[in-house]
Amino acid sequence: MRVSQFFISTLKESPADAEVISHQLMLRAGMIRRLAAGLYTWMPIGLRTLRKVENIIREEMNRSGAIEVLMPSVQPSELWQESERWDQYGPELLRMHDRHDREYCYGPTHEEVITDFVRKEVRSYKQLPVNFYQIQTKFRDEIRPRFGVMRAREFSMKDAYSFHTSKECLEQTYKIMFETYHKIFNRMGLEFRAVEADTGSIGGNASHEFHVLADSGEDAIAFSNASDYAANVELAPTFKTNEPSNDGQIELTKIATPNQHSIEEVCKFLKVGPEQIVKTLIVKGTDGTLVALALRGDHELNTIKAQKLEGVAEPLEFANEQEIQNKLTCKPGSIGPLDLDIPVIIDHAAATISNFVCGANEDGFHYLGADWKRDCKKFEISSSADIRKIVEGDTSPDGKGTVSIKRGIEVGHIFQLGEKYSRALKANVLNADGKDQTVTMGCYGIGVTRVVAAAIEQNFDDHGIIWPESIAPFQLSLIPINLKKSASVQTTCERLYTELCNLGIEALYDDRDLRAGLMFADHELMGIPHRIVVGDRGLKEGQLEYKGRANPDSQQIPIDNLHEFLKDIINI
RNA sequence: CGGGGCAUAGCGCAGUCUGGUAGCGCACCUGCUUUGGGAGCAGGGGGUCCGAGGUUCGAAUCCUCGUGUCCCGACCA
Repeated sequence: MRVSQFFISTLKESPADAEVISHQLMLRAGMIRRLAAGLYTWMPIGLRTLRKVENIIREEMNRSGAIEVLMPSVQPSELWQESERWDQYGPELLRMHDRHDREYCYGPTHEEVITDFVRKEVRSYKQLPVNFYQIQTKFRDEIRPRFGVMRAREFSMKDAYSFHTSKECLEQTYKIMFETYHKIFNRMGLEFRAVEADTGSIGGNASHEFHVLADSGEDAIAFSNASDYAANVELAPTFKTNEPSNDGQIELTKIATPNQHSIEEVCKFLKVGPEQIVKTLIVKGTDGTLVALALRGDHELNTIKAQKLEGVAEPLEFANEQEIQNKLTCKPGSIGPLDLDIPVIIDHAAATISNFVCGANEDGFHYLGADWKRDCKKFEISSSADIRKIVEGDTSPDGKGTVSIKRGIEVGHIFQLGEKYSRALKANVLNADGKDQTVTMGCYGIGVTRVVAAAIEQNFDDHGIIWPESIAPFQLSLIPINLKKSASVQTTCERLYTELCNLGIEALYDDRDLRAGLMFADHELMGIPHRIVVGDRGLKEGQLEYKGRANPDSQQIPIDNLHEFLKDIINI
């Protein structure tokens, strides 16, 4: 492509509201422009990368045996009424009316439509299993769209839905998708992890999220340094480690701690570490009761785990100061698990410490030297629970190695759905016995536009984007120095450009006749992996200059060796 | 949803407090010089100062009501 016949539009400064690096660089490199909140135009350079991502996904999906379809983005409300999601989905679902006042929504996902399609088209178990997919625009009316295309309202997604007559068959396809996703993200050159995910109310243990690892990720991932284990921090379980030591050597003492409320303040005041403190959080229980949750001072409550406990309200809600004062003998800041008049749930880790500090249930007082067995009447070691977030250095939940925590960007999610939609929409087939049978479903998504942003979050430097080869908008930049002044530069570039095209290399030939620095800056910002510079200086010696985007050093290449040289570094 | 900030040229911003000719840098156009890492000089184009009311001789500036946009927000015992 000649730049003069293309459209590139780079910015020196990034717009003030772009806070993450991928958003800034996508704007500066001229990949996207914002139209309105969460709505973006893909410009030519950006679209080339988006198409490459799509094509990798499409090729691998096809190879896995999935079959491409394309469903409407606008969907009738009736289907959503049938699945009961019309009422459940809430304001994230963009709803609209047509001229006859019929209700529609702009599809945030396509389970209803595909299930409707299958119930109409698939009659027999002999047609199963089948896995349909599409690459299509979705709309989710996010409360707070941000980070550019990372969390936009309109976005492109690859969604696949598989149909089966048995759980075993579903598991088989699930496994194939699991492997296919590995192939897809590996081909894109991304560092990622398959992460065990929440299966919600549907049950089963079969759901994985695929996360690209990047510091700006919104999710924290806990993974083992010794195995493939990886899970969202929200879900990674923690276990009872050892029995509480019951030395009881230190006497229980009540000590005045005036105006010391937070863990930090109490630590400083009493000169103890936060791991020697038991903090007590008061949350709402069922039927308007209160429940106390006891944790080590340096641990954080995991709300998802806590709200699943019996007697705790779901969703989890903290008691406010008024409610605490009505039921307890003190204000927040001095609450402790000993002698509390409400149910106390103790975290595994908190239950194994002794001689700890905790609130004395009297304003401005804490206990020193507390011991569970001796001082807490309600304490039973067997009753401790898993209510904290896993932390770096914990034993891996699979027992192998210890836990590290990194941030990740969720780019894919695979899920064994079961019969949730097929039952609601009555998607049945005749089985071998000639009887109606509800089909079992799996679904598999990849956020196509988000992948582009995630790839940038993982691959950039001070000069701009550094695209992995397979998703770069162009493979190679051809940069002339003094194009219009030097006849030999011009004829050489024209010849090289033709040759590169004939070799099937996607070259971006910068024939704008700009200053060298401008062109270098533009092409580096756009992240093009390879660069050939043609100037009089080198041509006199029969040399071209080559530089790889990720490599700081350039090298001279004899012009006659260019083909051989490129064959080694680019997959032609 | 609650709280806060912002809204002036395509982008980044000043001007608003204290009302009186709408500015700067980048980008864009013209000319000359320059030409291996975001050039220099000269000239030029481009504005619904978010919108609607109000106060005033006069409003980007003050007041009221909207709209848009961005950020923050339950770990506190």
